[in-house]
Amino acid sequence: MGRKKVEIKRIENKSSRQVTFCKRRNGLIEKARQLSVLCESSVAVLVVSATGKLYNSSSGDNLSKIIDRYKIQQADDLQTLDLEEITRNYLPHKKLLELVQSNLEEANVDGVSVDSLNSLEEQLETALSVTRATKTKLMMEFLKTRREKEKLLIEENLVLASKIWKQTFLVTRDETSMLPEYRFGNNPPETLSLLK
Amino acid sequence: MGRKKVEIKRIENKSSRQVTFCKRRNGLIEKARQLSVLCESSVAVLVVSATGKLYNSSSGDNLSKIIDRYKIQQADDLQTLDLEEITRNYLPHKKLLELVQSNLEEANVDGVSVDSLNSLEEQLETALSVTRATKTKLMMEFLKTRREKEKLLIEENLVLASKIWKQTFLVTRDETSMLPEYRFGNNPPETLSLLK
DNA sequence: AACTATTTATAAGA
DNA sequence: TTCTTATAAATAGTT
Repeated sequence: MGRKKVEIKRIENKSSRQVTFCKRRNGLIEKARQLSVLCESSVAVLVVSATGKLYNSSSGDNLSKIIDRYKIQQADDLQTLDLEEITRNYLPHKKLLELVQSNLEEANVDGVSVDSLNSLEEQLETALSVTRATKTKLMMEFLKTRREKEKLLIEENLVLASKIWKQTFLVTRDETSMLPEYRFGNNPPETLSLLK
Repeated sequence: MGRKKVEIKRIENKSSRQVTFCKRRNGLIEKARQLSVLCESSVAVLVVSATGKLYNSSSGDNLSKIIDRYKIQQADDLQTLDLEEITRNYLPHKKLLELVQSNLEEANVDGVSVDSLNSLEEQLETALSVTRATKTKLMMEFLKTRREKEKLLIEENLVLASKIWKQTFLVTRDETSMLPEYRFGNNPPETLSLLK
């Protein structure tokens, strides 16, 4: 929609690419706003330029809330994936139970020896052990992804904490006092003549 | 761009709102794709319908990466906010240091009593305590936001874990075996006749 | 889900 | 950058 039809491929000329980026970015954000208003929905747009600069807009709900909604879907997807994994693992499990069942029936029909019952008991214990281990493995795999995300958050947290640490540092010019105070429950005395 | 000009306000007719939602949502996502390709940028669009259903698209980088870029900005903004807070708190701090300084000079000029030095020492200790407490408070406030986010993640995690717990449960039909196995390092035996 | 009359977005030029 | 304008593209209402 302009003087000429443009192919949708990278604009080679740098300055016209910049101009188009600005125009279309604004256009996109306006379209997002309109969609949100016309259809009472929440719309978020995030644009990262080639130079890494971020432009974002949100209408309806705020951006954080919309991103949270996205995270919930991610979690749901994860759960679905895991259900599939469980289903795949269910077939061998079923076979295992059938085998145990047939062994038990055999045991009931015959006059059976104590030895064969001991053997069955042993096999059942091993089967239980495998069941438990598989279950644990499934859960661990499921939790791994989430844990990695948490880990990222915590690492981010630590980096940020260290930054503010350094800043506080420069303000107070007191290096050694930092560590012992990084905890709750250290309240200052109620009165202080110097602060009057 | 249609048979009639439409005002940008909520479409009252439910079915035409639904149709417009679908059309414009697709249009928006296509526009996002074009911007991404034309200007080699990354664009994410998140749309939450009135019924809470999420539609998302991303071009250039994947959505998670774009959201991470957003989080980095958020962190930077938080840090900027905190710097301002520190700057605000710096003025009284400066005054405090000046007062301490003048007290020290006074002490050097006079023949001074042990009592006045004791008093100064006490005041300095109190000042140090306040400095530490303020520092701690600042850090705690800064970390609070991040911690709340982590808490949400962890809660989500627990809910999901309990769901899969129940699912695993139904597959194995073994309620009591769950708890002792919820840990690492329990490997199954290498051989198991029943699995052959 | 298509069609098409119009409106809207925007490419190129100033 | 900003404005102008010819034209392409999107879409509102219709079938």
